[in-house]
Amino acid sequence: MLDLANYLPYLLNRSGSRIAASFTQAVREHGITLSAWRVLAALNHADGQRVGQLAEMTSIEVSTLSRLLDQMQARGLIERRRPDDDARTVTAHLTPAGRETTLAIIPIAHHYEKVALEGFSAEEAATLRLMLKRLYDNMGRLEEEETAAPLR
Amino acid sequence: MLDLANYLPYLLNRSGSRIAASFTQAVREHGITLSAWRVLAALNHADGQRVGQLAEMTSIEVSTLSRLLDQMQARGLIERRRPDDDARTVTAHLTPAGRETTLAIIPIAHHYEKVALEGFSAEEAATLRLMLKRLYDNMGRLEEEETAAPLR
DNA sequence: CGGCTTTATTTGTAAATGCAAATATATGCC
DNA sequence: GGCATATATTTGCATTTACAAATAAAGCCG
Repeated sequence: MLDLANYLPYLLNRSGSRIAASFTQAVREHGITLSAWRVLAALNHADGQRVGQLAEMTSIEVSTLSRLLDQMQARGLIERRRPDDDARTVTAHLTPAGRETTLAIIPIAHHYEKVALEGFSAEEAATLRLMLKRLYDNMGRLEEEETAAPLR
Repeated sequence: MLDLANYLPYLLNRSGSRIAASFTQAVREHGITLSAWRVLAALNHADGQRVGQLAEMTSIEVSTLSRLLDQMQARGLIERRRPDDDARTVTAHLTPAGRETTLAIIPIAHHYEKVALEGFSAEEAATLRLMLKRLYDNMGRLEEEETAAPLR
């Protein structure tokens, strides 16, 4: 039997979906989608990441990301560069406009995090963050095993 | 500034994405997508839910769900019924084949939950579940406010 | 009862997504 | 150096998704 009400992937998905939905609506008027925000946030954290790294950071599939970058580039939010040391790779960089948009959205981002954590003590919030990181690491180890042992 | 490495929506999304990705691959050979599994799990939890309820349960948008139900019905996993008491509504029900498929997948579901929680004590896991529920409730209250005060 | 508003689901349509194939460059080995 | 293999990104294409509009049935109130 499966106790759905306590099934972790279910709990994770539904809370993530609700935050995503509210945030998506909130940034809509800025003409930004949730995916685009993830890219902005990732580049704000570390500018000049390669497409593959960025895909990893944002949990966006590389081919989807490649096309999203096309749009963001067309809108002047980011630009692509081809590093000298490895011409296979492409790095993405925030433009001034991209940086400006990011800064405009950060307060909204903080707001939703605050709402999500309403009623949480600082310790509880810290515990939750740590647990989510552990969970992520656990699944990461699994992925490695799975790619190491190809499926047939 | 935004400290992405500790930004809750980011942590939530990335762990959810990893579980989703691994699980998706695992059930692929059963010819089931993650979304379809969510429907099966929701109906296994409570059969005969209306489309709207099911959308809420699965975090799948109603129109998307409507089409997903078409497919699942075509594949014989579920069937739709129109209740006597309210002919606007449609309820979804697992067929025997749907139930069978669900039972076949449940062990896989348990497996990934176990992997995700590796290294967690029972108390820690319980704490995490509770926190995710609180988070979900917090966002739910926000949604109510937002729909109560329509955005222009 | 008959119209008016609300609720529930489906359908139209454009955009986003994901897998697989194509392309381009780099690295290793003889 | 030249060829085979590996890595990084983009593109082709079919499917999924989401918003808005359409449809259908209730519920309400005169």
